[in-house]
Formats: sequence, C-alpha cells, structure tokens
Amino acid sequence: MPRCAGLRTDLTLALAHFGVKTQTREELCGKGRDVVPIDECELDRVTPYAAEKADLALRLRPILTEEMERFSVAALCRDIELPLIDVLAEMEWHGIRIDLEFFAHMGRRLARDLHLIQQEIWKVAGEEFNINSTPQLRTILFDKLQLPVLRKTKTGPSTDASVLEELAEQGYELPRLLIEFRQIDKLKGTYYDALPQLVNPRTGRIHSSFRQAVAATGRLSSSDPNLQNIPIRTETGAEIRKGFIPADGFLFVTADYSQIELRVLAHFSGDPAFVDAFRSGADIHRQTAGIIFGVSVDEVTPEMRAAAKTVNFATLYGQGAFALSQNLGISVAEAKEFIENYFARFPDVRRYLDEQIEKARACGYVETISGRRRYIPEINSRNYNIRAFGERAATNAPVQGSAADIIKLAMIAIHREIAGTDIRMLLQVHDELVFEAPIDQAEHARSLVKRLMENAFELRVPLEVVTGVGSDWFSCK
DNA sequence: CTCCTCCGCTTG
DNA sequence: GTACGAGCGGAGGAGC
Repeated sequence: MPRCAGLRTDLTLALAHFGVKTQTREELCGKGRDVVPIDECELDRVTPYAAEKADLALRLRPILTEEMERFSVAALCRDIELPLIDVLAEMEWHGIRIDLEFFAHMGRRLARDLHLIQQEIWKVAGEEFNINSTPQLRTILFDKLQLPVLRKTKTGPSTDASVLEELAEQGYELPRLLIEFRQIDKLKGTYYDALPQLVNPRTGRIHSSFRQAVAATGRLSSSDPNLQNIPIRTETGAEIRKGFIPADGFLFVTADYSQIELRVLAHFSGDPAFVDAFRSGADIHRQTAGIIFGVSVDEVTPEMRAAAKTVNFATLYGQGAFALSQNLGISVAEAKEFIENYFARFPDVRRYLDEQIEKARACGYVETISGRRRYIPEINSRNYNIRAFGERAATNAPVQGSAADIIKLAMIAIHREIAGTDIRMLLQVHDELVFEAPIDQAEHARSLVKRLMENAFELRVPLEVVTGVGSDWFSCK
C-alpha cells in the first residue's frame, strides 16, 4: 500500500522530483558502526526553513496531497495533515538539547556496572561468551546448564525477559543476572552512547525526524533518533531524562492527555457507565474496578484497580483470554470469565467494537473521528490468525487513530498561538507534548497549552490534560 | 563491506 | 496461536 512518507523523506522525494539532489545523513557521513554526527549541511538541505521554506512547502503540497488522499479524505488533509507539515518542520528545526557531560558520566558508570555483571555471569556460566548473542546464550542456558525450555521462538528456545523472569522464580541464579545485564546494556547502547553522537555540531541539539503517516493508525513516528521511546518505566531507565535539558534561560513544559484512548472509546461507544465515569472526573480504573467487581468505589482494593486497568487496556487491543491470563497471573478460564463480565457491564462497548469489525468487512476500512481511513484487507482472510489480526486492527485503529487526530489538531492550534513568541514545541510522544519556554513565560505556556489541548476536540466526555514544568525532562511532573 | 532477518527491548 | 501502534541495536548469515 502506498504510504505518505515522513517529513524528511517526503522532502527528499519531492526535491528529487524537482531535480534537486539531496543527501541523507548516511550518504554524507558514511554508514557503519561509527555513528554519524548530523552534519550542518544535512540540516540545511533537508529541513525547509527561512527563505526557502514557504516556497518549498508550497510546491510540496500538491505532491503530498496526492499521496495523502489515497488513505484519507480531503478535509483531513486540509485541516490536519497539511498544516502539520509546518508544525513538524519547526519541531525538527528546533531539536532538543542534551547534557553531554551527564551522558558521558552515566555512560562510564554503566560501563563499569556492565563489566562487573559480565564477570559474574561468566563465573556462574563457567566460561566466557558473548552475552548479547542469543544463540550463544541458548547453548549456555539450555545445553550446558540444562535449564528447562519454557517457550520457543522460530529459531530455538526463547531467552526473553518473561522467560528469564520465570526461570529466576524457579530459583536459578543466572537469569536474574541476565535480566540486569540486558537492561543496563540497552540503556547504554541505545541511549547513553547513541544520542550524544546525534547532536548537531552547529545547533548543539538533537534533531529527530517526525513522520506523519508511517503508522497505519495515523500516529506520528520519530526516528534518527526515536525520541518517542526514551525510558521512563524503571527508576534507572527514567534517570536518562535528567540529561534532556532546555536552552539556557528556559524551562521545559510538558502536557499529557490523561487516558485519551479510553475517553475516545467512551465517546464512540456512548456506554453510559463509561461516559458517566469520565464525567464524574474520578480515577477511571478505580471506577471501572467498582463496576466490574460490583463494589462501591471506596471498596476497590489496589489489586482490583490494577486488574481493571489491565482489562481496560486489554479491551483497547482486543486481547484474548490467553494473554489476559498471562498478564494477570490467573487461569485462562478465569480470564475468560473476567472478559465476559466486563462486556456484560459495558454492553455498548461490545456493540461498538462489533460494529467496527462489521464495517471493516463491509467497506474494507474503518475510520477515525476525523475520517482517516485504515484499510484492513485481512478482515476477510480465510486464515484464522490473519482474520483475527484484522479484527483487532479494526477495533483498535479508530481509537488509537482518533487520539492521534486530536493531538494533531491541538498541535496545530498551539503552533498558531505561539507563533511569534519564544515558546517552542519540541517533541510529541503520542499523548504528550514537550515545550521549552523562557522561565518567565513557563506558567503562561502551561495554561495556554492545557487549554488548547483540552479544547482541541469536543467529545461526549471531557479531555483532561496534566501538565508539568521543570529544568529537565525527568523533573517535569 | 553492505544488506537483511531475527531476537530482544524501549515507548504510548 | 493467542495484544494495538512504532524504532533501534547486536548478532550472524547472504551476497557483492
């Protein structure tokens, strides 16, 4: 299926269309293990700005529109995708600053930790080997040490974190060390080592590429580097956010949509229990727990809330009883009962999801709130697995895609409002925006962004945005 | 040396 | 067989 490529990719293609030769970063600097600093001329050539920007964008529009109309409606192009070109171009142009000293310091610290864990792993294994090599690790774990094989991949026994976790619970020593090694190695290799080398020498900042239509649902994607998957879930991982810092004299301002996908689901389904829960303004997972367990909100235990949260997300993704049972650590039969009970309490949600599957079968596609289409040819496959995938895509895409539409509209509105000020939009992370603003304007920026995001689209339920201000990304809470 | 696939891991 | 959407790095093999 044809795709509208990302901003830089689009520009490169379009410039080629006009006979202008562009060079990618790889072409400019050479490919390979050595990382490639972003050369200033690359930025000059690939990002439209200054005098050339208006002219170039004008000439690009017909080409982009033609591509975009293949999978969406004209109004969507006009109201969202075309205006967003300029927003993304500016985000790419601004980039984001990192604290090189912090990165270097952490890199050294992790290298030391890694060395110690490696020694320990080798000692327990009884020999030296490449821990990063899955084949070598399989030999050690399952041949030499005879640990039980819990799950297989296409090419052999699985050694992923869930398997190692389970082996660790059975009392084996090595899996715990491997989990720790992998976590630290990932942090060092993918983040602490890689990011500093992508700092542009002229701007001193990292300029990611944001693409509009790589994702089938209409979400943005970020690459070179991907700044949408910076660690946050673990304590040691989240620390890296201390290394993302605003320009001198500026503060970061962050703004997150709270449970936007569940709100979209509530809107589409119109399920009264769901809609009322959001309108009451209380904790949605807690409310859900009260409804599915049949207790009052005060009686909801933390365990009940956690289970409800898992089931809420399971619903968004079309998760089945098997996976839910794995997730909650219960039997498949119990998980099945859980799901049935959930839909018995939220019948309109079930009805809405079924309608999407029916629509995909009948029309070949489903739509977001703004009319963006996702075509789902898999829906009529005779192969059960392919068809089931199509059904999950049909139920998930309108929800995920509508959330993407809403934040894109917010970005356009905010971009318009902050034009000519010193407030800069730097990142989008699906339901979050990151800005930097002069210290004395940070509070103003925070309230402005919150207002525009919450009013970007009117749903049956309110949109809620949680904001933060800080002198680094970690502290924006 | 380059490109590709697989595995595993990070995020919303 | 078994949860949606992404991107990246290392290992190892295919092919030039």
